[in-house]
Amino acid sequence: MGISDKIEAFINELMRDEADFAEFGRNELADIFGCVPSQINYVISTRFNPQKGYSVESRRGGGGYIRISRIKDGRLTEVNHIGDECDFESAKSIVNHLFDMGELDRKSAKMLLAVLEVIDSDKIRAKALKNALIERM
Amino acid sequence: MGISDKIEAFINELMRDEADFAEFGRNELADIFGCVPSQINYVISTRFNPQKGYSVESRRGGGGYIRISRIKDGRLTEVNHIGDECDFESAKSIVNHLFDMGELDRKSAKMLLAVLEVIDSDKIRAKALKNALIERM
DNA sequence: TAATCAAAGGTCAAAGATAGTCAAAGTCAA
DNA sequence: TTGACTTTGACTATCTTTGACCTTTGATTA
Repeated sequence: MGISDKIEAFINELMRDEADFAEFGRNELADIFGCVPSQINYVISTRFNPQKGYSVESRRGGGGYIRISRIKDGRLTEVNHIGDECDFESAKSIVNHLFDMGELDRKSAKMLLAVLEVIDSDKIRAKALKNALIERM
Repeated sequence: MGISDKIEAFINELMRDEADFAEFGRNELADIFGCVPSQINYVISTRFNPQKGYSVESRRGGGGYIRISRIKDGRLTEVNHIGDECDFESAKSIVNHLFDMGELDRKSAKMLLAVLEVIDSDKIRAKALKNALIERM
């Protein structure tokens, strides 16, 4: 098992302890595993990316940190249902559903719909919606 | 959590106690947190600036003080500045600005950008952005 | 009253502390 | 041997902490 795998496991461990999110210092973690700090970025970008259902926030400077959290399930499921094309009506029902599930607040939902409405290509709309829902909200 | 974050939290606490404003002496606060006085200025300028919706008054000399209060502003002229076409970079700076002004929360801003990013026409993007901003209230 | 002094707060830039990026080098299985 | 995946490290970007020096204000003194 490579070191990246160990780091991945460690983060997953943290994640379990703290209920769906993990927070740590990049250098701190690198120290624990005796690797260069940028390896942490490698692990994050290959194992905890949005495509895999994670979102990442971070801050530099004193007291800096990296926080990884799991994107809620409902949201992911919805996203997977969006095909390569998506007309406005479908988009509407997806957004509405997410709103009903409490995944989106009223303002966000309205805003999202307002944008999706003017997009004139089903392909772009599908891409836009996916991006909005995945690429961290 | 860095010391600036703690100071920020402390001020927010005061703010809550005293209903939307906080007043204190700079040195006094610096003493409480064992930091140099100018760090208080740092916290104020990064966390309680006008863009984030706060106004700050102060006075020097004996009996000096710093008073931070929440401002209830929010006039939005941005929408009018969006022309018929809008490339992604421009959209980005508009959205970022709105975020800084506290007109959009972080999630909404991110979501909006995620959508605007995949739109491949500057015209549609302009329309989309306007629509979103008008619709958002 | 004018000059002076002490007590605040303000500015700014350097130093310190983190995290991010990117590409080269290494590893390993097919 | 090749190609995908990993490991490294030099360089960059961003945020925080600190301190020296500056300005304003109110009180005291000459």
